[in-house]
Amino acid sequence: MYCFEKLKLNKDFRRIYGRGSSFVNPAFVTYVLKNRNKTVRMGITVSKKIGGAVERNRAKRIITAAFRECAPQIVKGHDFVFVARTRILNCKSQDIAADMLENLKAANVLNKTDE
RNA sequence: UCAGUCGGUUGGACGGCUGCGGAUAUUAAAUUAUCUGAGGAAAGUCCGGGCACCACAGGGCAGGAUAACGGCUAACCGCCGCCGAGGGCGACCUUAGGGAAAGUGCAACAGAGAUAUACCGCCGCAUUUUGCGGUAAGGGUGGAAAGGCGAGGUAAGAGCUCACCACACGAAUAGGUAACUAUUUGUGUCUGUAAACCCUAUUCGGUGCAACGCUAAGUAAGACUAUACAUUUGCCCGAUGUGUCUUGAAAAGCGGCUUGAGCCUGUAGGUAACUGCAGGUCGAGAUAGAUAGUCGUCUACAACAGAACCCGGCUUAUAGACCGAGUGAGCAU
RNA sequence: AGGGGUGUCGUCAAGCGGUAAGACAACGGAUUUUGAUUCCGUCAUUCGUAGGUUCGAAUCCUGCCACCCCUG
Repeated sequence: MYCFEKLKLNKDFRRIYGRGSSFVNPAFVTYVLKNRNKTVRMGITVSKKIGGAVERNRAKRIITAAFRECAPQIVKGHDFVFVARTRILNCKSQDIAADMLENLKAANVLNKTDE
C-alpha cells in the first residue's frame, strides 16, 4: 500500500501558500511545492464557508479518498495542499479524482514511467 | 365521517469491492486475525452537579439568582402533583404568581383636577354684564376620577343612613399535609406601577480537563525586596505563604479518558415525578481529530445534524412514517 | 473553555418609558442657456426576531438569530 504523511503545522501551510504554484478547479484548489524529504505530504483546508461540521467532514473525506486513488502515480518529494470550495458537496469522489489528475499533470509531478 | 387536543416510538434496510480510529492476540518488525466504532438533539452553552486544583472556604458591605403550596432529586432557573388567575363550547393550554396600610420615584397628551381638585353645573346669601360660601348627583377628558344600584335624607348634595351586590382585611366553623376553598360574622371602600428604586425570605468561595499530575528539555540576563509581594470574588477586616516581577529561550510526550447518580428486563410502592429489590449487560475515546468511497436492489433519490472530561435538565433545529388516550359537531342504530 | 459588546432609512448614526433627531445618498421642484454650487420639499407602516410586564416599549425582562471583540 502506498502511504503518505499529513501536514499539521500552520507554518507548513503558509510556506506552501506563499511559495507553491496553484491550480484552480470548480470544486477545489491545488497548491504544489517541492520538499527536501523523499515523501509525499498532503494537507486539506476546509473553511467555515463550506458549512457545518457535517459538511466539512464530508469534504475532507472526499478529498482524502480522491487523493488515495491518485497517490501511486505521484513522484516522491512533493507537498500538496487542497482547499475545498462549496461545489464539492454535490460531487462524487471519482469526478474529484479525475479533476485532481488533470491538475497534477499540469504541475508535472506524475510518474512518467508508469504511462 | 369531519374538526381539533395531548402523549409516545422511529429517524432508511441488505449485499459486493477498496479504505479509517480503538482494544485484544500474534510477529524481531512491517503485518495478519477477531471484536467494536456518533445523537435525539452529539448543537446552543442557558442553568445545576460530579471530578480536579487553590495557603480550608471565616465576618461585614456591595452584587447576582430565585419567589403561591406539597413532593421528587446528588443538585437545580429542573420535573411531578395541586391551588389561584387568564383563555377555549370542550379535550386542554398559558402563567417571573411574595410585599403598594415601611419609605421614595413616575403617570406624557388630554382634562377643572392624577392623590389631590372645582371648568360647566346645582343650591343659599348679597348683588347685578357679577362676588362670597356650600356641594360632588349630572356633563366632558383619560388606561385610571374616591365601589355599583335603589330608597331615605337635604337648601342642593354626599356611605350621611339603610337593603342588596362587589372587593379588601380580621375572626369562627367545615374540608385539605398545605397553598386554598365554602359558609357565617365584624370592620372598611385605600388609583396604577416593584420585568422603577426598594423591603422580606431562601441561596451563591474561586478557577475550569488548555483543570491537574508525571517525564523530557531548559534553568540564561536584568530589576525590586520585609512599611515588600502574592493568594483568598469587587472593597474592607481577618487569615496564610516567602521570594517576586520583566525580557529571552523552550513549549514535546504520557496520564487524566471512560464502569457510570450507567443501560435493559421483570417486579413492588406511589395519582405522578421518582424510588426499592432481583436478574442480565459493557455499548466510541480521537488529538489537524476515526464511521467513508463506490456499485447493485427496494422505496418517496430521507429531515435536522458530528462525541472532544462526564452526567441531570432547559432552549433551539427536524422530511417522513407509526402507535395510543381524551374532546366537539353531524349522521345511523 | 470562559467573558464582553453591537444590531435603528441605501450608508454613518442620535434617542434609553410618552408623536423615531440629524448628516450623506436617492427622488421631485426652483435658480441657470446647460451643468456644478445654493435653496425648498419627499423618504423609517415589524427599531434583528418571538413572546411578556405596562394605560403605553426602539427603550424594561426572557428566549432565539446574526456579527464583532477579549483572555488562556
